Amino acid sequence: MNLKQLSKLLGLSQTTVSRALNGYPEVNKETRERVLKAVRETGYRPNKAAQRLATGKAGSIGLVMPTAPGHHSDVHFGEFLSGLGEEAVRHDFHFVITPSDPDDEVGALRRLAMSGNVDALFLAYMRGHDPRLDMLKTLSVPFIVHGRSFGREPDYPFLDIDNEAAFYDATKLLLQLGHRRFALMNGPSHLDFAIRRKNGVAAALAERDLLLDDDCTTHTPMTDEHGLLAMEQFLQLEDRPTAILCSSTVLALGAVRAINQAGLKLGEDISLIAHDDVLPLLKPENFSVPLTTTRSSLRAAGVRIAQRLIGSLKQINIYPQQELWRAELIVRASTGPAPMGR
Amino acid sequence: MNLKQLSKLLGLSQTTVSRALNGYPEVNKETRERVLKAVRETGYRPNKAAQRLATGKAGSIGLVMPTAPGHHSDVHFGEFLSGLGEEAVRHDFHFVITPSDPDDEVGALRRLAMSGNVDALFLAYMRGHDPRLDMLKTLSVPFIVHGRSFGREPDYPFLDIDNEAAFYDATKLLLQLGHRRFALMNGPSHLDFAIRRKNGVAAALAERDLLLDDDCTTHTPMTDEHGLLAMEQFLQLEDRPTAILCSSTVLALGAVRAINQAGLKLGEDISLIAHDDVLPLLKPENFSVPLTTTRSSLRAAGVRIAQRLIGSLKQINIYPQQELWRAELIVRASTGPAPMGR
DNA sequence: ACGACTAGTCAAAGCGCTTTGGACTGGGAT
DNA sequence: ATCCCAGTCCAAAGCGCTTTGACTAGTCGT
Repeated sequence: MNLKQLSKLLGLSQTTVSRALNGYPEVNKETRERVLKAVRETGYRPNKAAQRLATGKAGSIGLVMPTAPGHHSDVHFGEFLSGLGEEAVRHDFHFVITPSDPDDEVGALRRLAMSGNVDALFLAYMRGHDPRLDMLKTLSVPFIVHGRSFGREPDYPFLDIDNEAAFYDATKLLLQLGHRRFALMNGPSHLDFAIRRKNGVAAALAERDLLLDDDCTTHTPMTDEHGLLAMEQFLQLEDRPTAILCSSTVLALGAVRAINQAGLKLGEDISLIAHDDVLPLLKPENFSVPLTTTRSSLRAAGVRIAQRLIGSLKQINIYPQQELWRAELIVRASTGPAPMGR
Repeated sequence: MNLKQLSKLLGLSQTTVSRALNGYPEVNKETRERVLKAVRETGYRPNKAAQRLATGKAGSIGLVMPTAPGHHSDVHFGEFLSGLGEEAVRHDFHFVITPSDPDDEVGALRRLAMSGNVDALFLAYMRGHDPRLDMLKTLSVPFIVHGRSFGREPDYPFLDIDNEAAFYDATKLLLQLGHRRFALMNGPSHLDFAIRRKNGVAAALAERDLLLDDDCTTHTPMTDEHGLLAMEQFLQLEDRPTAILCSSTVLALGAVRAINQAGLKLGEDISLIAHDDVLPLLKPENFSVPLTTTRSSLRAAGVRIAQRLIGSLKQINIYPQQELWRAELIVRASTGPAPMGR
């Protein structure tokens, strides 16, 4: 069933039917109702590809999903997507997701942008100096970035959390509790958020003339296994850290396990603060020792980004170009005063 | 840059350029190379919407993603998608994902199917008697199901794991170890896999004239928090279970925590077998007491489904219509003989 | 009674691509 | 010289939609 058939059925022109469906004013009320009724009965749905071809828009947001054998999926991706979807569903938007070799994200993004089947693009997993930004600047597809990238003016629309401040604050708290030996379990070192978090820690430490040791910094994918391994490594240091900063509750999961296995008490022998993206599958308050966290909902960020993206496409762009969200520092039982005698 | 402009640039007709690009034989080798060169230089990309309109195909797989405020994202979705993507990227396929109100999945799927911008559909989170199957049967879009659905002949293409057998085997093992009081921490009760797993447990128990008590069965979303709560509930029973079957390692995470908090020893006081979807973020072998599991990689299932879907679209359908994968039962330390005296 | 609107409708062009059905070469066979 | 054919190429139709520009009534003011 297509427009032509439908309009023939109704004895109307395609023009009128199309206008009736798209809410144009110059259609008789009765005619419109007749059309709507017929649509309901026949189950007619306009062909999106044709709509897009005719209008240049079809209500879609494009994303690139890095994938490869061995490249493991990221919980954070799903959670964020879920937030995007929560808003998108209200506006009848959908997503076009291009899987891509992780080494060719620029190319994949470019192809997606030029394929002409997305109205706007969304970028995440930003790198230190991200080449995708330069590429996108040469195209005319609107886009928005989750995170930021070093090495160029932030002259692009983004939503980021203040990673540096979050980890600065967390470190500061641990310093106030008397800790002097710090470790950081971070995400992959090429990612922007990891760099900023590290900077935050370093800045707070520098105020007390302390340094973050290389031995005490890990950059790994954020899985429980890497958390476990990293923590085991820290615990084997002769002058082992008493304060741990951790980029994800998933990493913290492994870390806590290592701490327990070493017979140490979290919050007494060793303190830990993790960043909490508010993943539904893993709540820091339910850890055996509830975790002190810097919290910022990934899902909420998704909702917000979808709002801005869709808002700008619908020309009701009342949103700021750039937003920096502050994470909350929530103190629970995994942080305590530095142990004496070590 | 579009075909018209490109062909003008080359002094060729659109026909020839199009054919050169799509690998038709009736085009001179030199001409083809000239075209390819121009494409490289101009960065021309065919408009997918137009291609789809003209051919009816555009290399896309459609999915529906249930989303709502409060409806939390599912790790398993991301992991599966990642598998789909791994295969899709090899064939230059992409995904079209429609977010949908969880109460209107049938409608969302229908709209997606009729929108004319997907070549095939993929269904998951199957329900006991899933209305989506009946709906899809009336359309002509090819589809494939991850899981199965009760209540109709399996006359549709699917890939499923043998949930019943997996949980039957797991239960049997626990019975052999002397356990008599069982509990099941399951997924939402309307989902097909949950029903089958329960049946598997019940079948094994029935052979010993045992029943799975309602008090000892929970149906919840699969998050660590629900695992924790369910386990706490089990432990408060006066005649508490010594053997736990668990539908996900994520649930197991919470369960183990509850066990530890109660001062019980996993593998001694209480045994647990979880189903392991091989999520990269949570490995059962890294639990403080490594978990005995029924294992089947969700990601591998994704790869396989993408193969079959794309294979059937490209008419090289050498794949069986229906596949039932057997999960592996992997024994680790979380299972032991039933404790004496209780 | 006549022009000037307005409301409602339509035919046709156009979006960028693929594909059908020729058309035009220059041999090789007859 | 004629015919055929393989090898190349092209013009034009068509995919299903939106949108422009025009056309018909009917209405109103004068």
